[in-house]
Amino acid sequence: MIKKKYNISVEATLEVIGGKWKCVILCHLMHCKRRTSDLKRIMPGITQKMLIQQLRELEQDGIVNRIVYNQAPPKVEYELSEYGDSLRTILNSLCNWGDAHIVREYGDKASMLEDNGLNDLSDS
Amino acid sequence: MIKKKYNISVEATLEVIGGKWKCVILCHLMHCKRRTSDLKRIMPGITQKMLIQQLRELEQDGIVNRIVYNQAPPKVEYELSEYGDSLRTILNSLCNWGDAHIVREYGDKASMLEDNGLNDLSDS
DNA sequence: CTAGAATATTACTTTTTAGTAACCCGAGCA
DNA sequence: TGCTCGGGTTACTAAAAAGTAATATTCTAG
Repeated sequence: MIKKKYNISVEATLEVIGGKWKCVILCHLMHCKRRTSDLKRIMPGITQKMLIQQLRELEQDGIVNRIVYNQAPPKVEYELSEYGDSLRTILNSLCNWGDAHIVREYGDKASMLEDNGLNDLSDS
Repeated sequence: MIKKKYNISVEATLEVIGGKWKCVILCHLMHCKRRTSDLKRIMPGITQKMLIQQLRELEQDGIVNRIVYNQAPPKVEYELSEYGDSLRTILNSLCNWGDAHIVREYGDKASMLEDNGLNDLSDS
């Protein structure tokens, strides 16, 4: 009798999008495809190694597509795959909940959310 | 100029429900309130220490209520708080996505999902 | 020919997270 | 007396995740 892998199905989801960075990466890729260097720029905290490692894992799980342009210096873009697109509503909900949570905890978004041109800092 | 805490709002969400166990705990509490010993039983992988630690953090974030009955031996129940209830749709989506992912990866749920009376193992 | 660009890899270290096992409490019970 | 119950804590250890820094590649610009 082989050992079952999951006790509850949410564990399968966590295996794919769990961890410190994957949801953040995917939230960015939700809006548009991005080059590696773009992602690094808009995610100030991440290291080269982590970024690429997480992207590769997402690629292996079929969540993102890796598009390589044959150039030098290299150009590689990552985009949400069709399958990854099935996470869109979840990712949106996670962002929205975070938004509301920040307001609840700190009164307003602007004081805690980096004004990097990516966040909607208007009151809601 | 103080340092902003988040680069993107999803980070705030992950701070509350990130990690290996919190979503799993919350998925169980979605259905009904549970005693500590119940949770330990339906989450075979978790240790006493982790369970209580995660529950306390969720309590501090206002996601779960801790209900203490003054008895010996002690009886303590945990339930989703009203605020925690705002995570319900997210938790449901995470479970459903995991369900579908398991089917996509392994063909059927029954082979990978523990038959513990909590999972719906019927085909969908 | 040397420097620099963008992507990626590697060896190594630190930090964080998680697990182990022993123990405490106070009532009941044999 | 001493053992059980359920809930919880503590000190310690192990494992996993993440960070650091150096290096590779391949073409172009100067």
